[in-house]
Amino acid sequence: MGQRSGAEHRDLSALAPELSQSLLAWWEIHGRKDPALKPWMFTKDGRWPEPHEHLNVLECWIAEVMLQQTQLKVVLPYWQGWMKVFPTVDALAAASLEQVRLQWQGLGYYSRARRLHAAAQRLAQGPWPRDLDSWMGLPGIGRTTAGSILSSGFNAPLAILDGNVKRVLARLHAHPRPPAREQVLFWQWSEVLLDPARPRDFNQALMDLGATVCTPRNPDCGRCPWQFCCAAYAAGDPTRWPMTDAPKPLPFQVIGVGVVLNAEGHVLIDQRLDEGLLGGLWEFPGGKQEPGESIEACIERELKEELGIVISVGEELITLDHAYSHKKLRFVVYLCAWVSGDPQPLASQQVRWVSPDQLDTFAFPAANAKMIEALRRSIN
DNA sequence: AAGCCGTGGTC
DNA sequence: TGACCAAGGCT
Repeated sequence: MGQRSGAEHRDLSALAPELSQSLLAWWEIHGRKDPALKPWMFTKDGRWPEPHEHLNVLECWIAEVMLQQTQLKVVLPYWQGWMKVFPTVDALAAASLEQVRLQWQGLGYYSRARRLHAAAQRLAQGPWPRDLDSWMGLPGIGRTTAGSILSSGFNAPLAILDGNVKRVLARLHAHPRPPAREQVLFWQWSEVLLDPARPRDFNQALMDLGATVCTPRNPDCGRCPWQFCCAAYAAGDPTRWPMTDAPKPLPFQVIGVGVVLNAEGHVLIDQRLDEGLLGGLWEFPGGKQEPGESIEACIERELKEELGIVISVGEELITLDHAYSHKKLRFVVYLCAWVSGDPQPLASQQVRWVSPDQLDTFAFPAANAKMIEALRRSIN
């Protein structure tokens, strides 16, 4: 067997200094170096840190976890609100998981909030780690998040491999296979290119390049500092990279949901199990419609099975389609009247009767927030 | 290792 | 407007 890798892609290690130099020169002018965009990346007096300076690692850690699969623009207001409510690791560790989830509400991937809380309780115990392995040992922190925290916070020479970096590298090499299948190779590329003298700036510059120039749809190659050695640019159509696997169609299901009111005008909600979809969030009870079943029958059956109650289904409140990352659901929501049975958490953590005014104090998924809005409209 | 896990921006 | 994608991690 010959040396496949040598034949398949260029070795850019010799070019690394030149690539870093051109990238950083671009970044000094066009990078997202704005305290209004990434406040955690700046010193207390509002400067971009010098190589020897450290940042507030708590701020970096919270930001990096929020930024997992989530755009900078979306994260910013959540980060600001979070730091106000949990300004220290002790404040976060001492908070209830309920408070933490309420603060996270709407950001998605809710296990991140639970793991952030668990990690805070470990970090509150002793000195904060400074090495990659210790950070990776904390819940919710993988190699990219750990590398980002340490390179941002301490200027540690650690590579990252997020969606931006994968796309830039895939194009730079015109790599013929989806990055997901070749993590080892892409990590090597990211490490080879990393500037050991300025890892903080280099990682930020690489992500800024991917987010603002080497974008998925319309890459602005005319402004790219790496155009001179980009294989995808040379091939004529950079958007052919990164290669992707054919997407699988999302399964579609109809969910019958009951907004159950009792004689006092209280509403029935349940808290989902911690694991799985929307773990730990509150919701209006319901479940999948079975083949041949009417939606009214579905709601009656689900509430009997999951809560042990008998209800009578009334008027339709709202119907809404909602796409998750791996399935599409249609929620058909009906107002219902409680008839008999004390609600039991047979398929959930807890069940509670609450007045509609209290709903704000529970963390709900986005789809349920729309149901609450419809409920308020129907009551008024 | 491939599937699960949310939501909103963007075109 | 539906489809793709985002500063990924976990199992």
